Amino acid sequence: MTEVKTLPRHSPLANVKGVANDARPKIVHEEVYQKLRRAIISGQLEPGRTLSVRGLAAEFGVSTMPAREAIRQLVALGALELTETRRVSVAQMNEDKLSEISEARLALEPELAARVLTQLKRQSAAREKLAIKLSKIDATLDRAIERGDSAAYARYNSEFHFKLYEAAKSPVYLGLVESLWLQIGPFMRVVIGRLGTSSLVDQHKEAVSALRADDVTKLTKAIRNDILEGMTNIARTDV
Amino acid sequence: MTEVKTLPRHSPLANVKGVANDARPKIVHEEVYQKLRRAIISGQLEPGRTLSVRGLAAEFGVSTMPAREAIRQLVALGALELTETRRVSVAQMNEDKLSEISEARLALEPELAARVLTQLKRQSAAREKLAIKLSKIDATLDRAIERGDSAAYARYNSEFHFKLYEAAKSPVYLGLVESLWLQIGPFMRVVIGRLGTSSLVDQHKEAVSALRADDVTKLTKAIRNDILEGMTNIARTDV
DNA sequence: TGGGTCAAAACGTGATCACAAATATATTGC
DNA sequence: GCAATATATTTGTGATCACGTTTTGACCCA
Repeated sequence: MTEVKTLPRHSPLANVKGVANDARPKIVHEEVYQKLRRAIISGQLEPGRTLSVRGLAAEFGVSTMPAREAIRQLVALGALELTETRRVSVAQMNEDKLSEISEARLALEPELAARVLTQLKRQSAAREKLAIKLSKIDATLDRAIERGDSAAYARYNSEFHFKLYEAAKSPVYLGLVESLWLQIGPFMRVVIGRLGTSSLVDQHKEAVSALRADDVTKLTKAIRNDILEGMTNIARTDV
Repeated sequence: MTEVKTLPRHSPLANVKGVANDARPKIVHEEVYQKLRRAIISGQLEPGRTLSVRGLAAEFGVSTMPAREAIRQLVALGALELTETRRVSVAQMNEDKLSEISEARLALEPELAARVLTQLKRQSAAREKLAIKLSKIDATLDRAIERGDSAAYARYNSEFHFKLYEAAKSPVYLGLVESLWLQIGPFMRVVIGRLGTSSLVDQHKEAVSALRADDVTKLTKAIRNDILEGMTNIARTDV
């Protein structure tokens, strides 16, 4: 019997190159989760917007199960919240919550940025590569600002930060910060939309320059100022 | 027609006292989640222990759906992790992760404790009530230490901290800290079990005294020292 | 025109089934 | 005895249904 046995998908051999298995398992509920997560962090969903299991499922062209699981995860992370009648909506913002999130961001994000330099110690090539990548994102960001495209602004702003943060290889910190962005993302979009993007001074260039120079103090200050600027801009609009 | 219409469960009227509706909706998957969450935070599940949807469902006497949803949430919070073959297990600890968690705890928990005093400003009665409650938990904790009961130690230690933290009325901070405890809980239990509880100096009494005295500096220091002590004890055992 | 009523639609939740993949157990061959 | 193979069991995942509740929207009457 020369039956070809199915190769266990996760056997150590499954990743040998040439074996043509580039296709990852492709778990549906994970893809739904990732898409929704990105949409929320980058401010594509307005606060208070209600979601439903069936609605999401239809939108993504999947059945209800994966949509349920994705929603559950985002509820656990504080991105979505349940009304008193168990309906799901994008989390709303209020003054207390905003001040908590801002303070927590200040407590975590500069440190997370600092960890990037620790991680890339004596790897100036890797730092340079990351700096270039970040500059490109920041340039796209600038163009979004010029044309007053607040949706694109929110998107590339989050992309800039997380591209940097991911380089820290600090999954715990990253998870905490992601949770904060999931909670503030929808609100940021609204604020930027109301305020316009013109008054935003760009701390990102400072951060990139600090990254190139391997200057921890400068980098943490840039991130700190970036957060503070966002806060004062928000404070200028009424919460 | 004197038909008795069913009272909408969440109508504003539904909570009027005397209307006999003390029975909350009782969502099964939420109860499973809470039980499992508590078990993990208080160190009742060892790292690496595998769970299964059907196994959990059987253990709690429910169907698979609520178990699935509870697991999803705890995966999102980093308490459970997926193996490469998508099986679920209690998250393992490693040195890097431990140092991240410890640092994040130092960044968040003292501040969260400080917020308790902000919240209870000029409410010495409320502070005293909380102090009494915490003292009771701490006394139970001492008895657990005396008889070397590391399971009870882990449980009442988490109870002490969260009873304090909940009084801060800072849901965002609380969520972040909960996520950290969910990740470190199983490992703490192991460490305490290996080490015994005898060498643990009790910073809790300092914290309670600071709470009574409305002394922010002393309170944050007590929490900080409590975390640091735990870390050095862990460092003394090999990770 | 505006508020109250009621039927219809949409919703969250729990239950159960099917299927392929992964793990555990039994069996075989040497 | 012991590794290799084959069988059986367990597992995560997606799909679908049923039930009671909530929300919506049309309608009516004042």
